[in-house]
Amino acid sequence: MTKVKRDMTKSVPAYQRIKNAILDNIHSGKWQAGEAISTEMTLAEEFGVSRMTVNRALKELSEERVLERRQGSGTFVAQQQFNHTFVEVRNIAQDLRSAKRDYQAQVVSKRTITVSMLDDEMRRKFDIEEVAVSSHSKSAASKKINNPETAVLYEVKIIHFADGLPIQFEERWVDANKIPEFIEQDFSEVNTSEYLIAKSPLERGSYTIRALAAPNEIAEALQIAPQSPTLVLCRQTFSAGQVLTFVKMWHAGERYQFSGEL
Amino acid sequence: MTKVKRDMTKSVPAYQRIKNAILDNIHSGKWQAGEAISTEMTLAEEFGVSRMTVNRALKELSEERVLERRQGSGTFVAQQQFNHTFVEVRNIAQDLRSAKRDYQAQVVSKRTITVSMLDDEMRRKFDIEEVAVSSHSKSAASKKINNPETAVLYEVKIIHFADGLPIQFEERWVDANKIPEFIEQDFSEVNTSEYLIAKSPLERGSYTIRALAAPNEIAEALQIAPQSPTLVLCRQTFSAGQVLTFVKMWHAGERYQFSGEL
DNA sequence: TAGTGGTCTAGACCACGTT
DNA sequence: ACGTGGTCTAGACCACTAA
Repeated sequence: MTKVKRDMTKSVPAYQRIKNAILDNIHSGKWQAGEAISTEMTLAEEFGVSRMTVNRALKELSEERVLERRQGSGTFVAQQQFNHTFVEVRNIAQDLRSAKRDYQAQVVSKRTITVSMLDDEMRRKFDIEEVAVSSHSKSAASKKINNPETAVLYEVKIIHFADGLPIQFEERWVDANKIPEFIEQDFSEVNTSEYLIAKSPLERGSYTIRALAAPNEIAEALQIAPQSPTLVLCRQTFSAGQVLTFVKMWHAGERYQFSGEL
Repeated sequence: MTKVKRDMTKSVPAYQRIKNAILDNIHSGKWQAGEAISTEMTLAEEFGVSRMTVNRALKELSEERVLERRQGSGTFVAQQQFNHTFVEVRNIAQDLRSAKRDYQAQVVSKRTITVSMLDDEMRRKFDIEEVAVSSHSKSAASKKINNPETAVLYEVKIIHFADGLPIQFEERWVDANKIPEFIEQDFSEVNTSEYLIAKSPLERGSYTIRALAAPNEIAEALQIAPQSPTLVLCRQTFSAGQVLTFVKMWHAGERYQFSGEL
């Protein structure tokens, strides 16, 4: 009885070789979009591997949107969706430091916002409700505040510089009840995102990317003309089911872009 | 000897239950970022499953950047990178149609560009080199053209409307030698992206997102004031190792945004 | 009902890090 | 040397789809 001996000395794993072979067939045009490809069993025999190995290759390719799998039906070449563009926006401080550029942050303002100071935009964002006497609230999830002088939000505004040039104007609001000590930090030294991530487990978030005309305050901070185009990334992140922080990041249109590979 | 009987009637797969349990431990703060978690063997025993099942759960969580795995060392809770924002930009025609909004495309111009008409930006983008007599080329990969009247690029400009309002101005250039029949299409009926994808296998691409002031031509097409902020997505896609198409998509800043969930 | 993919097992060998 | 994760197997049962 011979021991089971497989060739696992290969530097390239079997599932990767199978993936490459399939990609070659698609790129060469041999397998057209929408067509069915061989079954797992067939491929396993052809490549001399077990079905699980083929399964891994096909599963990964379908996660990469190259294939589409339909249980009970088969595996198909996906309609290639090169219309989709995926953008990854990273932490600006980390990025600039790793790009070996001189990075600096300047705190422009820092304040505590009470219920009575709150504007409607932030009231909605953070779902805060001021409870007047004998009023009854509609939303069970919203935060109800009785004392109008209660601190509810922290606001900080920070200019981020790369090689001495202002590259981003950050406006951030944070739920004061969730991270009471937030406002005490020195954000010329500690990055706001990194601080929040370290303090609180973040669960999910949503964002928007827009092109907006720079208001005076922001134009001045970024050293550009008022009303110049700016690239604005807004993001809100949730912790324990509620908005923990909301941030608007303004970038000078001529000096900044998001980019990447498909 | 009893047959192997496992409970696979569960609607929730075992690997998913393990993933959920791990996520709970992280979100509750029980497992802190950077800490090592139990080994695959240990988790397999605890959950009463095979090591392969645990492996799948941990592999997926590390692909989702929740965990970090280091061969020979262990599995660790990742430093949660909620700084990263992933944006997915989709095909505008498909999106508007699926949003049940009235979609329309208007072809503004359509022309063939010869070598002699080529500007430097496109020359570089498509890596086209005009070969004069007795000149020697630097790049082996670049396309060398002898006759200055050879058609090298197609250019189309299209306005995309949603509910009658101009939502995107598309400027597209396509390698005329790769898809000679491109220019004959009626792009008020056929989407350029969809057409190219159907015609040629696309391999990869790169893109940038910027905020730019609208030039007169584009401001007029989008019915906004000249110099207004626009959100511009540029994308080039490769086929057979060369640039197949380059597209600039201009969006009115006030009317359009990219958005999504983290 | 036959055939497909989805999941799972109990074991194996390998590559890598730490000790 | 030992323990970790990375990969792979040969087989199994289940869920779904199509004929």
